[in-house]
Amino acid sequence: MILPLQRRVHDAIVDAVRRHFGIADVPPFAVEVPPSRALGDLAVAVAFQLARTLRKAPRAIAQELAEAIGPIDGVGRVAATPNGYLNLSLDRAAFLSARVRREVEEDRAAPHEKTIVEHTAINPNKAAHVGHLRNATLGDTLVRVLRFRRTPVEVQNYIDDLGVQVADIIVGLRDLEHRDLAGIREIADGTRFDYYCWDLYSRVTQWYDEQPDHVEARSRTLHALEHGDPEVTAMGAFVVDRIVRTHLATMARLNIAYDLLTYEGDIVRLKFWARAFEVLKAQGAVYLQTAGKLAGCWVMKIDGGAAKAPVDGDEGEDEEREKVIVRSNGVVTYIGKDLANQFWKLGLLGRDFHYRRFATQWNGAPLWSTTSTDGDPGAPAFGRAKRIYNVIDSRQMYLQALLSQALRTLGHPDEAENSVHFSYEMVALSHATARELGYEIAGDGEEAKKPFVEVSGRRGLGVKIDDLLDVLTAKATAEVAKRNPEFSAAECRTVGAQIAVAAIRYFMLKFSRGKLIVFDMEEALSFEGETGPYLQYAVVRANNIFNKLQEREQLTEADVLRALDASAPDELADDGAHSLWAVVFEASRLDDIVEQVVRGLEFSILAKYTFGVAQLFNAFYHQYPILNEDQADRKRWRAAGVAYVRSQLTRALDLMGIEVPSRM
RNA sequence: GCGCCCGUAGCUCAGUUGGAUAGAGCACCGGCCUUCUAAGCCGGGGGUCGCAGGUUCGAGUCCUGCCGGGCGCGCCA
Repeated sequence: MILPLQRRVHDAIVDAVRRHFGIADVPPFAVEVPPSRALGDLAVAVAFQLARTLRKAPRAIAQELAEAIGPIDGVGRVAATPNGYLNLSLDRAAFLSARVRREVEEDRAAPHEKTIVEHTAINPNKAAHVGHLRNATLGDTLVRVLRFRRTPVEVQNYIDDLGVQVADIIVGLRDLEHRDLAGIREIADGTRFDYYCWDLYSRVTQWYDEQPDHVEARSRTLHALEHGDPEVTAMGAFVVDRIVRTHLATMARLNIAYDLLTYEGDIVRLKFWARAFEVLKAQGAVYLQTAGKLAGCWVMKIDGGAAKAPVDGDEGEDEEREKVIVRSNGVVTYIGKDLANQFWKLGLLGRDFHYRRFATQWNGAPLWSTTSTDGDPGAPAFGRAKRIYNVIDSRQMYLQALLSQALRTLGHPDEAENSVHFSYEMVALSHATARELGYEIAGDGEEAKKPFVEVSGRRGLGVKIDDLLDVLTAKATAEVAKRNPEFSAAECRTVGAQIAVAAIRYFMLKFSRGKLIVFDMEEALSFEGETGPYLQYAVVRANNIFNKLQEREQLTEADVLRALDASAPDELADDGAHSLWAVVFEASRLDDIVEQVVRGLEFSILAKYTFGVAQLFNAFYHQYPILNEDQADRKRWRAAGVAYVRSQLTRALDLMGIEVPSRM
């Protein structure tokens, strides 16, 4: 998106090029921000592009354009630089006073099509860890950013309640702990159940390793689960429900909410797969393989790109590359069920779930769940989206590519185009942090040579989100208590928790999504420098200025803004790197940044941008007093600038799911 | 073997659809609290942007080929 102002600048320059040089097709150019305010507020490098066709030096072209451009509303001065840039300075007083009063026309060219974001999707068999944290933070931030642009978003959390991982827990509870449903309930009521299952899961894995035939218990249990065996189903449903609720509680601590839980069990029970299978067969997207290793399986051809595993030795030339969708024993694979889910999301399946209210969330919003029977007739409409984002780490790229391929094969190229795999790299652990968790890695093994240690739920190796939040909260709470002796213990905890969330969410967002995060406890515990608490601190300071203005002079923000008109804003003429104008102008770029973020699905841009504004503000804050400024007009304009900057920072933090504490 | 990702300061990372002297945090060194909160501010050192070609007025950014690291390629999910 181009801001209205930038659009005006762009159009005026296009017009000048056409008129002055007689060029009909002006090459595309960007209205950018020069590296320092002293150079100007906006810059255009179009003269370089025109140099070749016009056979003229960029400097001369810029010079002529600067003169040919008529007055542009909101722009004060247009100047050509010796090297050929066209630099523009804004009418700063008008700019700030319009923005601080929120009188700027909004031009967020947001698509208003219904959009589904699916994220979190943690296997409901153990506590959530830092790997899940990255997924949920990215997903939730995407939701917030889309909603900021007024895109209607439905947030879904997929629950795989029929998978082997759930079967493993049932095996543990039944075969290792010898519990029936009542016994399981006893454990769940008397422990932190997600933590209990975390340990049990790795014990079960060990138990499988002890004797090969132990694994049969898993297949038997999975089979029973899929075919609705009453006892196993009841156990599974209980375990899943309890674990899902612990996950939701963890996510609530992080200010993350959902609209709908989609249960794989309902996809199966409501025969979504059977329906999707009919369509796939009818269109020839899947077919029954009759020969070779995959004889008896229903398979899908894999387009170029996807490859088979390397074949050792000299056998097996390039066979037809196929993905099994239905096994020879008639059981559908995970991808089959996911296909049905994606079809439903896009409204292509011709079937719907029933829905029931699952919970009321921390933000007061209802959370709905799919169900197979007894739906609530008052449930809102779910699914039928124009666009879907699946937040899944990059290891699932092949499967996501297959989903798109299936949609294309079935004659839905637009839907394939609008099904986005929001891909990101995984989270691993630093050796130091793995050691702290009690993992000794042999000094000469393969694992020791790697630069990181992979998180493994199966081995019980990982940092649990709640543990991380607890440590961060304790640290922050202690610091708040030290700095604010007048605070009650409860206030300290509230602010401590807000700081902890800021630290961890910012930490998850500051890396670009293609970067593997080697999670290190010590690094994540920092509250200084480029961290969430640094951002909060800047806003708290800004807010405090207005608290003090109110206390000492009975001045509100509204009073400051009202008095703005008459005064002479020489304060804004300061081109210093840390001047009022520098921070105000930077703060004004938020909408533009949000557009960049959505275009590239890259939240580190938002994180770094917000940090940059906070840095500018802190420097300004240090250099220019407000309460103690004697000159009335300076004081007013500075206060107005602070009012704007704090509101922009607050909005930016909200996009990242970070709250602003009352004090810190 | 094929596909995707990563390689920028001692460490961890940014670098806006190619644009002005390559930035930040941490770490290190030196300053700043009787003045709106020092979770802060100011200053300093520190770079063959993995390597080699190419495109371009201009390349950390685009193309090709290498090198190094990671992930994926299952009748698991």
